[in-house]
Amino acid sequence: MKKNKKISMKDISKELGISITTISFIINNKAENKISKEVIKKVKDYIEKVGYKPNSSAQSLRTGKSKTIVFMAEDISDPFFSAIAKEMETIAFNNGYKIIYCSTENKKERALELLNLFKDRQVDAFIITPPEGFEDELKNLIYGENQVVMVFDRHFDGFKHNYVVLENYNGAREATKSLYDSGKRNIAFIGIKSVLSPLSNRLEGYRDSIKKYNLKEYSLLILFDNIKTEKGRDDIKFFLEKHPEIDGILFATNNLAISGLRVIKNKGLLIPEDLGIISFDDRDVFELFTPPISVIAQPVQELAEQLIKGTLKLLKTKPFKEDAFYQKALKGKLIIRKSQ
Amino acid sequence: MKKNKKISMKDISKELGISITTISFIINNKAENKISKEVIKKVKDYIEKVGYKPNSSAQSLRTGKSKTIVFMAEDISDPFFSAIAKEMETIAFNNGYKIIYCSTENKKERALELLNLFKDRQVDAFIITPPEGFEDELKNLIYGENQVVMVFDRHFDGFKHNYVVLENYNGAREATKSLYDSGKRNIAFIGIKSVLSPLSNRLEGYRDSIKKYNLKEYSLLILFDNIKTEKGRDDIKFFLEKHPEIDGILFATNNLAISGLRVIKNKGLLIPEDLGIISFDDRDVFELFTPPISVIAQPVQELAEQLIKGTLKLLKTKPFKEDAFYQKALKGKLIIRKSQ
DNA sequence: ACGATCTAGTAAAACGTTTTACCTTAAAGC
DNA sequence: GCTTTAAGGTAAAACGTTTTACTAGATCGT
Repeated sequence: MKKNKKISMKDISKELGISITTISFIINNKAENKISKEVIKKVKDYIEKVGYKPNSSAQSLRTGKSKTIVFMAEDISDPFFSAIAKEMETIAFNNGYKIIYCSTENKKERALELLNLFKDRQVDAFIITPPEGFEDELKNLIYGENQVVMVFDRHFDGFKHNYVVLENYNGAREATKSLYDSGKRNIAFIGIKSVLSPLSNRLEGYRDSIKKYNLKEYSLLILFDNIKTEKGRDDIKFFLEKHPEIDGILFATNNLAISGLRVIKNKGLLIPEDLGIISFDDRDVFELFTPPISVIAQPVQELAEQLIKGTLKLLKTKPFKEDAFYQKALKGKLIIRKSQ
Repeated sequence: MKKNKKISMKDISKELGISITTISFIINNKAENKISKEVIKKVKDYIEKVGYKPNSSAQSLRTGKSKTIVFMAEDISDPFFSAIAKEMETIAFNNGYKIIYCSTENKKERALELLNLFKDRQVDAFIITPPEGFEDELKNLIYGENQVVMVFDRHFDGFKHNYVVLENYNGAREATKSLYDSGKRNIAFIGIKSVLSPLSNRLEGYRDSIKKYNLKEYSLLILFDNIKTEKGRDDIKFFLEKHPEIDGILFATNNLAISGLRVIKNKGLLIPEDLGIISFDDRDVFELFTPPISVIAQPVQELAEQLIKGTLKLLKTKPFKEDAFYQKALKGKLIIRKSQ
């Protein structure tokens, strides 16, 4: 029962009296009009029979390709990113790729550390949600080191790169409009202090929308590190107390909304009577909340598909042509529930 | 700016006029009383200077080790598993290991497929939450193929293996007791139809507890595939309608509780007046629910630590001794909130 | 009939390590 | 003064592939 030794091409070669080269050609489908049908069948049958699988380390060493993609997420334990990860997983596996995940925690240093770890590890491509201030590293990775990199969830203006993102600006406009349509006239935006595109675009969308309706802007931007902490909740609390006239809130992320909802609940404010609420990103807590919270849901399935398929496509056409960037912005879906 | 060629040992060897062997020894810390301090320093400095990192494919090919661990979770997008994954990630990286994640969906066929995919890919260890009916495969993997495997979240009785699990039996007893202590006398158990240890042990804990208090058993076991579906919710609904005397429910998993809470909310039942609620596994939805739901929280951090540290330990001591199994059962933490 | 072309296949180098077995020189032991 | 031993180091094989360059024989066109 104990299989001690893995079978290799050499073994097959010896057993069948066929050269290793021939076997390699057959395995890699390069046998077309080189090798006779009979030999191909013989080898394929034998391979099937003994369950031979090529040694991937040897393949990697020889070809320089590892069939590995790194997904550097902001936080892989965040439901949004882990849902994306799971969808990608399957497609990647089906294409012979494996994915390695890691979390940057939105820290530049952490991201750099991880990047260095992987740069030397024969990785074929990076799918990455870069933290703030990572432009130079990213630029170098793409243009200096010539790596395949797909940027996710955010994008930069200074240089061309592949990306898959949400239509954040439009999403924020739609969300603001829906609060307005529910009769809210003092609509606040609670976001994160950051220049990253999803955050800044959402703020922009909110602002333009507010302006259009001639409303006053109320915006609170809290620090990324404080989102889930007491400090962040206090920020929100003080903000609401300072502007008691606020009657609607657009939260820029799900975690922000969760902190916000805790504050609102503690203060005994009524949703939607006192405050209309809408948040970016859907999570089951929003549906189960009393009352259920409206959201701009990200199309997780579609995002994941675009991400991984785009990356695989880039991998196939590498070295890439200047004009062949993969850039997608997908629409969010407004789901109106009872919170406005 | 464009670095075209990776630096290799051969390059260092040429540049420094030192043999590849010596360099290898130094890199692998086998230079102790073989190589002089000066040479060691010279090589280390040079490596530092040019930022050389060994080619991992070549290392894998030569050593047969890939420094890769597969974490085959039930569902990597489940908050519990993704939280575990994230914790493990860091520790693994710090020890020079990378982790590849995948999800079995609790399907035997899917797990088998994944296993076959990885068996031929030079993986050093498996951390796995086996689906039902996977005992034989697991046994073969451990004893037949001599792989390092750590079983997570569940364990089997028929054969010895490494595992890290929760103390499910005691957790269920504690949970039932806390419902009893809140004055509930018709306590139901809503679980999953499965022979996997966490599910069966939780049911057992509930049963023994009920017996101790001389209460009547009310248990509903629904199919894994139905948990998040309409069908599952209907099962719960009918169950509650059939036994209107039920005044407390212990949910065996978080997803079950979420489905249950949707039903309870729809039916307009009051928590905790009509129904006391407690669930296994904590999630932020439980804290934010109205009223907040009591839980038996799993010690995620500790579980992850045990898992990865245990696995690394096994990896170090392989080939393993018969008596050196790594087996841990950790206590859950009862968090009483307003739902009982 | 003879070189050209095609068919079916192979030998051997290369990828970048690790590791075994060996070598040289100098000091130590007696 | 001769043999051992230690210190410091190296050559070369091996891991299992992919790929380039080659070959032997058959077929073909003229």
